[in-house]
Amino acid sequence: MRRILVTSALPYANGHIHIGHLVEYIQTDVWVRFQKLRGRCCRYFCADDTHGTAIMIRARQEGLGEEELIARMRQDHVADFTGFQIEFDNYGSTNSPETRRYCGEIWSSLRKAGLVDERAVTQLYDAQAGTFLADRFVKGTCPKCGATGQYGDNCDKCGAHYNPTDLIDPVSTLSGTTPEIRTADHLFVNIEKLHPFLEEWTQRGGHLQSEVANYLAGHFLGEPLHDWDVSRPAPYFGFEIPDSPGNYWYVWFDACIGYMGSTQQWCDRHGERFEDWWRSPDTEIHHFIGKDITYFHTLFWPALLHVSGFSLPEKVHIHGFLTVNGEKMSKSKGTFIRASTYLEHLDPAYLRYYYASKLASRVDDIDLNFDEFIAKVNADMVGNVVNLASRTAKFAATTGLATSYPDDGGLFAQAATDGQAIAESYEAGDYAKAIRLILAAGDRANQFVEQRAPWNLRKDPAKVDELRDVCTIGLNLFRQLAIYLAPVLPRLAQQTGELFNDPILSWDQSQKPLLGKPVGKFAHMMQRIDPKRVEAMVAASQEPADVEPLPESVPFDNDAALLAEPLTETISFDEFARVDLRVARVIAAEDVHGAQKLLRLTLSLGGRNHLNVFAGIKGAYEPEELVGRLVICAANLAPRKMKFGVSEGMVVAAGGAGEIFLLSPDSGAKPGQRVH
RNA sequence: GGGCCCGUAGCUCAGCGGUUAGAGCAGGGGACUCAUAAUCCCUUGGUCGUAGGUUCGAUCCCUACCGGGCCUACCA
Repeated sequence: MRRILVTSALPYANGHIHIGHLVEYIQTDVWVRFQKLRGRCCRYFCADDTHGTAIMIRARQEGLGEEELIARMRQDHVADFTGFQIEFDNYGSTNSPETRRYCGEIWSSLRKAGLVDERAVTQLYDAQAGTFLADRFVKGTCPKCGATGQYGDNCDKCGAHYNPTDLIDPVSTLSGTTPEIRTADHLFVNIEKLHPFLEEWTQRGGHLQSEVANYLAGHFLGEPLHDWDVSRPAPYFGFEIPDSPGNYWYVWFDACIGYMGSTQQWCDRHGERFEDWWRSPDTEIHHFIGKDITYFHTLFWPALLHVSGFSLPEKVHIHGFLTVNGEKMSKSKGTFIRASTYLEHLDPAYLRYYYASKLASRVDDIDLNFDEFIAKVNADMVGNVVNLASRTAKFAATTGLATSYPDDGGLFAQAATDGQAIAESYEAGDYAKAIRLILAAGDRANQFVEQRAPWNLRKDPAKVDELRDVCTIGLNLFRQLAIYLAPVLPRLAQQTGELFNDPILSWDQSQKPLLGKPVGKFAHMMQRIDPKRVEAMVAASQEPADVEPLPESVPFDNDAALLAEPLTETISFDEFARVDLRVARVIAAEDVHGAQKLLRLTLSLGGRNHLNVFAGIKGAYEPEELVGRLVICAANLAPRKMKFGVSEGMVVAAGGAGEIFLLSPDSGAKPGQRVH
């Protein structure tokens, strides 16, 4: 009996599930449901990834214990998955005795194999927070280019890489204090010793998509693999390493092992043997992951499994990222949509279908374009597939299905044959192709109904048999589609089962027509998407419930000024470029007698190029304090004749009545330079 | 700097060493009225990123370039 063990990457307990995560869980769930529908012995395991510094910090911020934090987040995660009809056989946690047990087992294998080295690592340490600082918790000045506010590993500005200990003026983002440099012993896995094995495993046997294999060959395997630092000194939320007190396994060490912990929990509940799933040649292991964690799942994880004598993955299925309307998800644009927010507004079937229609077995990113999302679901699912039942079920309610299958010109047989290609596409992860084939069958079925026009047949009592036959065909063709779509749309399959009082449990049901059954009362199986619901969902996402606390060094500003004077309409770059802003030096300033708000300024653009400008800044600035300073002026304004003379430009300032702040360039700017 | 992937109709994508390169959506015209303004028929639309090369023949293979995306473990 072929057994299949499937996993999705473990979501981190530091955040909520969003529509980007769902690409993976939907992709995996479809595959698992497909396997189960085909009669395979397939089990789907996942868990929360709960360890690490980020969890410690967050727990501290929220005034919770780590255990409490992860317990809460787990509840939310499970609720989100349930809402999207993602059906795990077990959903565990890395913070479980089962996971700890397998960490220990694998660890001792690594020790026995002589792959563990120990050496000192120097890191920044936050004495106030009492913790070593990961790169992203340190900010400072780039040692190469002097840019400020850079993280501990590399510089945004010049791209330099460095150690956090090289940062100039480092500051801990946890406490705002200056970290000290401390040294601690870390444990390393000498993965280079497994280089030949990894070369072989990644490049042969079809375990990886070809582009991934190429990527690894070109990127990591062409030279010695670096040791993997798998320990963190206390305090750390995780498992203490049994033979190295005071040190904890790094979160990425136990993350993948969480797959095993979850499996063990399921085994315990069902009286199964763990060995049958992780140490048996009869079991295929399939991991579904995002491309961001390729490294861990295609090099370290196989290495750990190999050393410990566990089965290696048959295949690691790697997908790309989600973009929304062609861009990265954005909180300010409302496209960073949480699973729970989606569920408040829309049917999960829409997203399951849309993702399925986009997914192929490639690492490409997929885009959720809302216009396309609405059009696709409405046209394909409601207009094509569900419509088939909608337009025939009513006529068949009195007659039921015929007792022998009528001549349909080979439509049912063709769709039954197509089932092979559809199944192969699902199996290969090319859901987009499966969907194309299914929709093509739906098109043929709609054409058939159109030609035989049951709405005309029912007008003639003599044609009641023909009417029943046409509906029998139409409904059976629909049912085939529902079976093929069952992995993607479990609820549609269930509703279809109820319509005919014959539950859909197996792929094989698509190969034989259903006959002689009564047809239940038809109820809409899927509502069209109202674009307003999508808008509402985006609007609801625009105010992020997940407010990221800003580092203490950056003050929080309220939006009073923006509200007082809202943004004006968008302009093109060309329109902006028409305004010629220049650096200018104030070389003379005087009060304008008789004017309430005006000062008269003489601006120099360098050389003998002077502008005479009347500026409405009287009261905010004394004339004498302006002389000599640099300002920004709009230099190509048409001269304007005023009561007191001609003004040849404007000085740029922020604020309004009562508060005026002139803009000035940073030191070094020269009069006459254009502001771009 | 290096690597991987991609560039086919307005949009999303199939395809592929060999007749005249396809589908869905969008656009245009018509039909129907059973169905959730669904469905059906007809139709507009592409120098298959550019330039070379291999070949009897290239959208497909090779090379370079251009454009886009992603990755880059103290960089190779």
